[in-house]
Amino acid sequence: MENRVNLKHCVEQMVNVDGDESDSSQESCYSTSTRCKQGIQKGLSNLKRKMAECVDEAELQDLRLKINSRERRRMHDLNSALDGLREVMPYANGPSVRKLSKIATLLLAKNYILMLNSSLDEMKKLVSDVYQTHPIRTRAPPAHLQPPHAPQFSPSLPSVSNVPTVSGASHVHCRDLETIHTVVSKDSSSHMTSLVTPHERHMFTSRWPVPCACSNCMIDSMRISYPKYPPSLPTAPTFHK
DNA sequence: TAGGCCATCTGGTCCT
DNA sequence: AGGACCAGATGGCCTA
Repeated sequence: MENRVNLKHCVEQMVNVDGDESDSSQESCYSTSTRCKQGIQKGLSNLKRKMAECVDEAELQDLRLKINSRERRRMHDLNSALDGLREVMPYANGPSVRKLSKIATLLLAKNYILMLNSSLDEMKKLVSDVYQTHPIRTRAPPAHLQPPHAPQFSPSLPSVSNVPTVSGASHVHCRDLETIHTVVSKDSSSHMTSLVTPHERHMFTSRWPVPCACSNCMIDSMRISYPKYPPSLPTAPTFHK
C-alpha cells in the first residue's frame, strides 16, 4: 500500500498539475498510471473537483471512506451473486468442498448452459421422433394442455442430482472418479450402469459435442476462451476452503 | 518460495 | 452532483 499516502497531498498535486502543465510533481503520484495522466490532461474530473473542495482533512477522509465503503459493498454483492451461481452449478456443494474460483464458476456456468440447451434440443427431437414413429397411437396433447416449458426429464442430462459430490478433492476430474454411479433411467438402465463416470456417461449419451461440466473439461474450454489468461493455467482448477 | 486467488483502495469515466 | 462501474496497484493468504 505504498501509494496510499497522504490523500490530501495527492489531491493538491492534482490541482497543481491542472493549473500548470509544466509542473513535474505529477510524476510522484501518478507515474504508474497512464490512465491517470490522461485524465489529468483532460482537466479536473468530478472526483478531483469534489476532493479539492474538501479543504478539511477529516472531510476528505470521510469522503474517501464513503467511496471505499460503496465499492466494498458493490464487490460483496457481486460475490453474493457468484455464490448463488455456485449453488445451482452441477458441482460439489458440500461444506468440505472447496469453492470454485470466480473464473471457474463463470466458465462452468457457461458450459452448463450450453449443455442444458443441447439437452433441450435433443429432447425436442426425441419427442418429435416418437410422434412421427407412432402417429396414431401416441397423439400429442392439445396445445392448451402442453406445458409452457420443456419437459424436466432428460435421460442424458447430468443434472445437479446426477453429478456426484466429491468431498475433500482439490483436483477433480470426472474421469478420475472411482465411484460407480447408477443412472436412474428406466429406458436405458441396462447399459448406463456400466458407464462408471459422469464424463463417460456424458460422452456416451450426448448426440452432439456438448461440453462436459466436469472441472477438467471446463479448463479445456478456458484455454480456448482465454488464450492469454491466466498466463500459466493449471491443469485443474484450484479450490478454496 | 513462487504462483494463484482474493479483498481492498484508488482515481477515472459514464450514467441518471 | 452522486453513484455505479471499471481497471490498476498492492498486500495477504494458501497451496504445490
